[in-house]
Amino acid sequence: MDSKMLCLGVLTLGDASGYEIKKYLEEGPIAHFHEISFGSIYPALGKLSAEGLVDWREERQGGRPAKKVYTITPAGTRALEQALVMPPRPDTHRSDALTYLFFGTLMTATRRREVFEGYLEGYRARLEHWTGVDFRDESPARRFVHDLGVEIYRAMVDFMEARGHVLFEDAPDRNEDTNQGGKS
Amino acid sequence: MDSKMLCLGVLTLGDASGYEIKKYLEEGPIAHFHEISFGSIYPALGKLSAEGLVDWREERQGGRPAKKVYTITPAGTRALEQALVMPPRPDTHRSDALTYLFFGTLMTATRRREVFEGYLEGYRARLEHWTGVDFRDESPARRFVHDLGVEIYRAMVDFMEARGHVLFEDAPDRNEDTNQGGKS
DNA sequence: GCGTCCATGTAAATGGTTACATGATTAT
DNA sequence: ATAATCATGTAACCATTTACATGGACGC
Repeated sequence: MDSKMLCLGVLTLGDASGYEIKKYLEEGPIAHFHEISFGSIYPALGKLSAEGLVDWREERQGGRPAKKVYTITPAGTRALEQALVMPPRPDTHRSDALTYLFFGTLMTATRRREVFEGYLEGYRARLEHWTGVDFRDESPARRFVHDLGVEIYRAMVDFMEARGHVLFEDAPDRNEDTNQGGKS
Repeated sequence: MDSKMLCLGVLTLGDASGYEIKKYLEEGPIAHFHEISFGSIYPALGKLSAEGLVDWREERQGGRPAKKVYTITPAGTRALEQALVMPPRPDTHRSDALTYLFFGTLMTATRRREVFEGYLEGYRARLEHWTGVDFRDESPARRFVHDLGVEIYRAMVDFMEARGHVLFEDAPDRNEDTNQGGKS
């Protein structure tokens, strides 16, 4: 699914502006499996409009800038349905931080710890944040997707808490870890 | 970490050809968090060589085509160490299949089931495959990364087996699901 | 005979991010 | 004052994938 189909998908849930589409993709229950920037949303909407897959109207608001609210057209719905018949592409999980740790011997023990703690902390924060969001109004399918994302975070946090110590059980840096200052 | 630094990382584990680097990235313990094609490996090695970060020699073999075996240089090691001091980029998890299911109401119940079963089966296969691979010779850090990948697969399979049914608890297709033929 | 594995490389196309450009309102 | 939120859009840049190009050995 490219940006165009993704935007179309969000529009099946209700009319929205480009700005709102991005917000939904970042804050909604599918946030765990996507990341998208304005630089791809706005051109995507422009193309969809040119192809007749969406319509739009301008909505002026007191104070805030006017927004272009997009609506999916019947042709748009058909195009999306068609796209969903194609086999989905395989998932990709990319992790820079795990690659760093994978080649951990090239870092000092201090740096390694820093990378690990930052990574774990990031997932802890995500876990805490998302378990606090209320998606009870969402459809079962959308809750399913969201909850699967949360389960992945939980699995990662659990695993790192249980097994992270192995990353530090070899020779420590000379002196570097006696200096416990620096961060927080 | 771009392809260049990734190749450099693999070369810290031992000399290798472009072909072997790809194999390691696909079959080694870091496979879960990367995907790379020849189209990015060969140009990357060319650039690394031009920058003096790797050396190479030609190795002829009986029968098989000759291969270019690359070695990391001291400058290469330094460049990689430098790269590991930069903050790692945030992870990305992208899933087409989950996006399909997220917008599941646009598919027939049959298609939805097909997508779900295919997705689950794919992760089951991955889980089974990777739990059968022996990485006891790898370093603790590399086993850590591999095992974390496996844990994610396990969490996904468990969650889908436990909760997947919710994707099918609404109105079934008219007729379509009484025809149980088709696949397998 | 056919498919797979080994082995390297280029070129075109794709798709996306980052930075730039603009600008009002509201909250600190 | 300053930052954040709302709001749209373009252009340059970047990285990667896909397809093309070539070819021998080995197993079925």
